[in-house]
Amino acid sequence: MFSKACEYGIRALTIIAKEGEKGQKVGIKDVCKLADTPESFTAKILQDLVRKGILNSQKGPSGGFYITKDLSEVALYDIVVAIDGPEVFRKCGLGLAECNAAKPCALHTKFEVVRNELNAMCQTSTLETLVEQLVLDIHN
Amino acid sequence: MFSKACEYGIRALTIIAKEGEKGQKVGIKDVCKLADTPESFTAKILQDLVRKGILNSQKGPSGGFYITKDLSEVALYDIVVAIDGPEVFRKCGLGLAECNAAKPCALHTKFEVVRNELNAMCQTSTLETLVEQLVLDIHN
DNA sequence: CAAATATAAGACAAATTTGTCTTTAATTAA
DNA sequence: TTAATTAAAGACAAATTTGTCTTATATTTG
Ligand code: FES
Ligand code: FES
Repeated sequence: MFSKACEYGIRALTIIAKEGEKGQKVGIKDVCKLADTPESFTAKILQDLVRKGILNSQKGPSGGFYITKDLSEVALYDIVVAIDGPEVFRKCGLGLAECNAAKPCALHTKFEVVRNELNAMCQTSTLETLVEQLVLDIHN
Repeated sequence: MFSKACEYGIRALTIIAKEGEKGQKVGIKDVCKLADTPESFTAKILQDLVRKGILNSQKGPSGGFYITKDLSEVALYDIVVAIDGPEVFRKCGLGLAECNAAKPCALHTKFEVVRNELNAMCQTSTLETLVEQLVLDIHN
């Protein structure tokens, strides 16, 4: 569904968002410890997301990663597109060059339903809702 | 969503099923021409599916691939599991070691909806319905 | 300013997926 | 029975994804 890079990115961002609510920047080591993701690989992903404006970083002592945007404004959709690109939301389920109703594959009608659900999940989830879920889960 | 191998396998099987309804075995070259898949790679995938009992093959002149099962009995689900394994129907959307409601990831509730739709699509699609769609599409 | 700390960047490496090619084995038909 | 045909098997290769490591750069704090 999502690439490993995307899974790690989402988990790392959720951790950064959660810690950020306490007003703290989070160093890459802490992020990866809490998100349980490989450190160097995750660092590379986060650097890319910084370049793309999804989150911010600061070098030096007491530096780390943090998010200035309103968490409710960062949709999961944006994160996925930033890391994996928009293809997952558009491409044909059977790998045809393009997905369109004019020249559909044998699975098109049913696949569109699945893809629409995926899209809805990503549009309606934000860093805010993800952090909420994390916190809820911990309290169970 | 599915691997390339899986996409090719589904498309090849659909072609073989469709041609098979005319009572014909289909050689690997024709399969790949009609399905627009790479020949050697597709051959390998089909050989694996033969070993797993999804379809049949015959060597020698006038040989090729064919399906003895009732097309309505071959669910897309079985094909996907044969090629990609059952993980896609079970695994956590954020890549946690296991997906369960007891220790859910931040996306669990919403992701289950998507995965259930995917599952439903694969359970309710069969080689019969796929061939039907192909034929319908051609006649439009 | 100097030393310590933390991200940035990019080369490098491993693993997996995707794809090709050659040789072998089976089957058919003349 | 022989030649032609076709799938089977497996070695090999390319591309992509995943992951590590080293060096550079920026920032803070004393
Ligand atoms: S054409 Fe295949 S999903 Fe639309
Ligand atoms: S735990 Fe992540 S989807 Fe269920």
